[in-house]
Amino acid sequence: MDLNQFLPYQLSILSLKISNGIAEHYQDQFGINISEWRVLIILYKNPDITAKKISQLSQMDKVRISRTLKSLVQKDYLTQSQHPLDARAKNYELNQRGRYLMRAVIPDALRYEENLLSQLSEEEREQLHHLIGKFNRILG
Amino acid sequence: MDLNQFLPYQLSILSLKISNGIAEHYQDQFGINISEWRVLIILYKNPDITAKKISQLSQMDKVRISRTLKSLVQKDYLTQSQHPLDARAKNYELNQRGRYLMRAVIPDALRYEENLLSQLSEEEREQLHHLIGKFNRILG
DNA sequence: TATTTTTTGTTTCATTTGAAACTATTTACC
DNA sequence: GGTAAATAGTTTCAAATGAAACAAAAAATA
Repeated sequence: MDLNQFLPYQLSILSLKISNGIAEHYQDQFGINISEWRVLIILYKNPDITAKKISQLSQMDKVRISRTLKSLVQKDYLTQSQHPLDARAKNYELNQRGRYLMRAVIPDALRYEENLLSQLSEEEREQLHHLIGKFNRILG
Repeated sequence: MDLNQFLPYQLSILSLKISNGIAEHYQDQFGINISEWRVLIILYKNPDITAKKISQLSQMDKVRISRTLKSLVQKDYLTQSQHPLDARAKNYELNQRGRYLMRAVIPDALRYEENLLSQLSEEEREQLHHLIGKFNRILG
């Protein structure tokens, strides 16, 4: 049995390489980590939502969401407001600084992905897309 | 920009699902974690090697290797012996309990992989193999 | 040979993580 | 309405992680 031929091992190495590369890049360029980046993207598309909703959309743990939101408020990228119907919850949305940040981060992220995908042929890109979908269906 | 369509995000979610599934399974079935499992596999194929060599083969950090070896010796799956030429280093190999464990773990791991791959067509398996190789070349 | 540099492996420290416990509030049910 | 159960979010705790500092030995160099 060869570890380097073992699929779960290969996938984890691969994903680690990609994640680490991105994490480092974002930390250097924008001073944000992966959790923060994910939450920012979600708030960009979904203004005025609660931590609970962010947790559902990102599939991230609620503790992590809580901490990430706290950090993003401290860094002054988000505004908090009391939820009108639920005193336990708060709504979050990007403030001006946050929107400004995202106007830099998003093209950068897309450029990173594009650069990665540009090294694949059209056929390979289709295969990749298909396989990811298939695995997600298999693994639930 | 949709997070769910963003390749690096998809890959990390996918790999996390697979890794977590395996980690849980091994903890339940054999009481070993992923680090221990990787080191055991390597020692199965490469008896009598040093921590340094294991680190190279597994691409795992030397601190993590040091701790994993300590734990595996405590659990009585490995024997340590002084390296004949280098007083700083020790050689490690599976002892009888370790070999016995591996005779259970390996078929189990292969069954897991086979089950995953059996849900792909022959064509999809080839594509997967090809894409993993390609990404590894791209990412260095 | 003596001294500097490199290498192997461990320990210390700070950070990240999530499970479990907790608070506060809301919803369900009698 | 009043109590029990569920829910949103935070804090506490312990485990995992790796960078940096460290000790010991080997290799390189003078």
